[in-house]
Amino acid sequence: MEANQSQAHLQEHLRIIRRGVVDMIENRELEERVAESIKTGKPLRVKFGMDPTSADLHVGHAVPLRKLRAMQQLGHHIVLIVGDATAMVGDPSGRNKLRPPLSRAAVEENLKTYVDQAAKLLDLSKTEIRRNTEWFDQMSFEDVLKLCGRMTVARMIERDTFQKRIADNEPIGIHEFLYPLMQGWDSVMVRADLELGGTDQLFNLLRGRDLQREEGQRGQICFTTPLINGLDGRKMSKSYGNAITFNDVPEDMYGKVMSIEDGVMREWYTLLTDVSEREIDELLAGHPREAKARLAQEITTQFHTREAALKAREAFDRRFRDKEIPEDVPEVAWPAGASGGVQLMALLKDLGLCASTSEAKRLIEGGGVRLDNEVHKDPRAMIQAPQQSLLIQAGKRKFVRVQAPS
RNA sequence: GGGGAGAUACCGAAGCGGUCAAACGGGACGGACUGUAAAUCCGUUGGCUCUGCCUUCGGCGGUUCGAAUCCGCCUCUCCCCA
Repeated sequence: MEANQSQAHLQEHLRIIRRGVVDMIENRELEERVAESIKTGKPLRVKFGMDPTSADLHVGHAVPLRKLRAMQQLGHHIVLIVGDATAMVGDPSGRNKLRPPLSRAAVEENLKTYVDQAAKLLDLSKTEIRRNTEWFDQMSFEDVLKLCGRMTVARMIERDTFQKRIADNEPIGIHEFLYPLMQGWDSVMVRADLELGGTDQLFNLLRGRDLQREEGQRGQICFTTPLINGLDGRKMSKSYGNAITFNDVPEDMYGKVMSIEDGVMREWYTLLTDVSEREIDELLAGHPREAKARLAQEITTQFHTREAALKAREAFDRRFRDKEIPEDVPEVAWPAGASGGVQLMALLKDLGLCASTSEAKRLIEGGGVRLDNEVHKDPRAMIQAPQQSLLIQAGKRKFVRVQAPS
């Protein structure tokens, strides 16, 4: 009886851990160690590293973080490595350009916001947070050389990332070769049982496994989650401007999810929500718009509140489905002098709706500007200060209500 | 250390003395269609005191009436040889 129970328990653990996972090196070992952990009551040490190389986390980062939370809820121990040392090197994985080393100051800056953002998904009170400068700052040059001796150039440059750069005649910095070794060394230092990363991390994860073995430890189990594509289908990245970030306001977050391709819904449901497989099937069998709305709501709720997500949904429906004016149009003061008018294009720039007059001009000529719901196409039209107020719409998303000057 | 190739707008990539604010593709933005999906079509894509003017083609100088295009030096990258 008890044996059956723990067997069921094991299967449940494995199901949760494996959901959405791409690589699992090795599955057999996973089963063994999870079973062992359940039997002994000793939690597994699950390592995950985040490098503070930019200021904002996006939902792509949420995939592994959610996995960690799930494992945390199963009672396992999460070791979050804040890679302040590795961030200075910069992970070359998936990079087609040389990564210049980051300064310590820049890293510190990003670090501040990082942990706060991770806290939206992880229970930090149960998370062990370690900076890897803790050990890397202690290393002597000799230690570094010894570590370098653990890896050959041939093995390093057989990686796709480097092959591609070589083919494209892109530079590769020597320091970039150190990254996988550093990440691997982290595993040795925290005695990880498992390490999680994106699919682009497999090489780095496996270095940890190797190094641990060389150091007489059990090699960690390495598993990966998919990288999520951004809104335009390219890899999600803040620098592409195609990301949904943890800090997006509910309305943006909801709206951005609504604009993803139908084809990725299953993946997003699997990786970014807890909706069951069966329910996902049902949702996807129905109208795509409904399925997406639910998805948007699920995701928004995770980073904000249920109420905020509902409000976002209402606002979204009003604006885009019913094509009505949004509720919360910001009110601004008439920017020009009280007397006389302003050219429309200048007005848009003054109100901050466009970055430059030229941009405003283009937008106007392209038919993207409405005043009190009327399309205006003449950028030079003189606009007089309104008697009451004037509703300006620039593009699909930007609304502003200008108040009469007093 | 020697030899060769290259650096162009957000990205890729043409241009190789004037007609270049710079072809083309991608991306982005706007419009039509729609479910802020996909596909498709159209337009825009340096700035401004906007039918003209100003600043752009790695940096600094030079030649020329005139340079992204020619010359010199510098910086960076790649390749080959040692």
